[in-house]
Amino acid sequence: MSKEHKDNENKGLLCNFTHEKAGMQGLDREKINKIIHDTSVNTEFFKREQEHIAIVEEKARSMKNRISESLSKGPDFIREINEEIYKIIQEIESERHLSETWIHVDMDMFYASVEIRDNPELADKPVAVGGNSMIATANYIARRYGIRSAMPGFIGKKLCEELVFVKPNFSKYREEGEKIREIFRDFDPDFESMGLDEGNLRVTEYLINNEMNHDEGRQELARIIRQRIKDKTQLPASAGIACNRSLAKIATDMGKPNGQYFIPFDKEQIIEIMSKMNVRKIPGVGKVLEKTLNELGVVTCKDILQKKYELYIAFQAGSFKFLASAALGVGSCYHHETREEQKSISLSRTFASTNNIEEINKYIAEFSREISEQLDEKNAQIKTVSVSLKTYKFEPKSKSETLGRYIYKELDIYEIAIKLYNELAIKEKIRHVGVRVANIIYRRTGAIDDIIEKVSKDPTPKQSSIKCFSQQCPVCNKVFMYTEKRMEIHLKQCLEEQSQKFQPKVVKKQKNAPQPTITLDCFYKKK
DNA sequence: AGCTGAAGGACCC
DNA sequence: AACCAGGGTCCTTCATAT
Repeated sequence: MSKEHKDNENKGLLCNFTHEKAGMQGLDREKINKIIHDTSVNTEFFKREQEHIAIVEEKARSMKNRISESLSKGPDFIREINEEIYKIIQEIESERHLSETWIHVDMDMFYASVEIRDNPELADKPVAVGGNSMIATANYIARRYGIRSAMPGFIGKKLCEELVFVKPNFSKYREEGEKIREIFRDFDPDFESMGLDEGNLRVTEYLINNEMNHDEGRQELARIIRQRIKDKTQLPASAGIACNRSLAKIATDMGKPNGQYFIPFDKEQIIEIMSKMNVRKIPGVGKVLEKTLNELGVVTCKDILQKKYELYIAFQAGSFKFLASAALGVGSCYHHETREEQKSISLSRTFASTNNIEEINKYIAEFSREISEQLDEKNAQIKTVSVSLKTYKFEPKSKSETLGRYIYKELDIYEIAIKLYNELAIKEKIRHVGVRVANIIYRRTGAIDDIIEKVSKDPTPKQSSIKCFSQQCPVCNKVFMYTEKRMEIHLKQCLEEQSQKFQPKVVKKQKNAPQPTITLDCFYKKK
């Protein structure tokens, strides 16, 4: 494929919406790509995307250089590398197991299915769950127009005038999701999932116990699970059956919609199926890795094996092994160490670009309250707080701080968050702000605090209780959006800094040197 | 040396 | 007329020292 043609297909966006996702075969890609391109081309998003693409391309170029360099090192060197690769392939093969059975179950266009079930009038219309800014899921009718999840709503509307938007109703999806998980638990209590609407089940024991541990039984079980889901929720599910986790997930995609796919438990057939597979179908290959691989001439899994030398040179050992394993259809087939507790909590919001501090401050205060409430429910505390933003140019920025102590109170979180926000000192307008807490421990010390707080807590404190206002520091003259307490801290620090400045330069640390402190009064006198 | 923390990314749904 | 989410996890790279 010529370079020109490729550019034409990508139309300047890293995320190729018309990539053959389920339900997207045989549509007019040319036309769809043009519409997407034309409605994107003048946006900041597009500009940013261009830069991003340039970076990825540059990375790919340097990989290519490394490859040709290595190729010029002579046959001995190349032979050595090939031996190393051979060893890795052997190692991968030794990890191939064909006697475990995984069934991956995934709901078809989950959110949209729920909405259509509850409002059958939508059934024969193109439906998108989401809003003008983002589509979470589209039904199969909408997909005929090239509309799909993670596409902005306004582009969806351009692609299909009659597209019906439905506001997402997450609590409902969570409820339905819980029903599905209940079913999963019957077949594999330790099932894994990466979202509300899917589960990856290791069903080997179930099959053995029910005397159905053979190809027919495996497929029958998938049918049974899907039927159970259908009976309980009236929602369609697809499934994939294979000998390991990631193969089962890939199989589900081939079974969609409302179907299932069985990948034979046979090395040759697995490799045969995988060889035609586009690398993007590999779980863990996203748009960036896909683009990078494409630049290196790798589009399908077959290409991975054919270009194993190049990839071995270009990537780190771990990434190489990951790619080679995927291409060979080898994957882990036992459960990961059980997933522990949640590791972070975050809230964020996107809005029309602004530099209104008060508005941003309101979000930060609100997020702090909400996070604090969640910590309360979990009886947990956290040690690190981070604030993230996106400038109007979609440039992400973040600042975080790990404290020497654990906190959980709204005000404590807020004060750190707002401090971090101020330290970021972004002058441009911003379009997004978020607060995240991490380093969570699931217990709480300082119980007395809690008791006092619980007793005196207003039962309906929906408004943030934090009072912040702009105030100017008399020392540095900067204006801050602070609480009174926070302002005191700043003033103290600011004065300390001033003290340092008035100090003669200390070359060596003097022991017990009297620390000349400056008070506010003193500061004015010197002025 | 290996850890930790900070910042930035990739990826998943 | 303008317009590209929000909730997570995990990984890599770099800093850093009386």
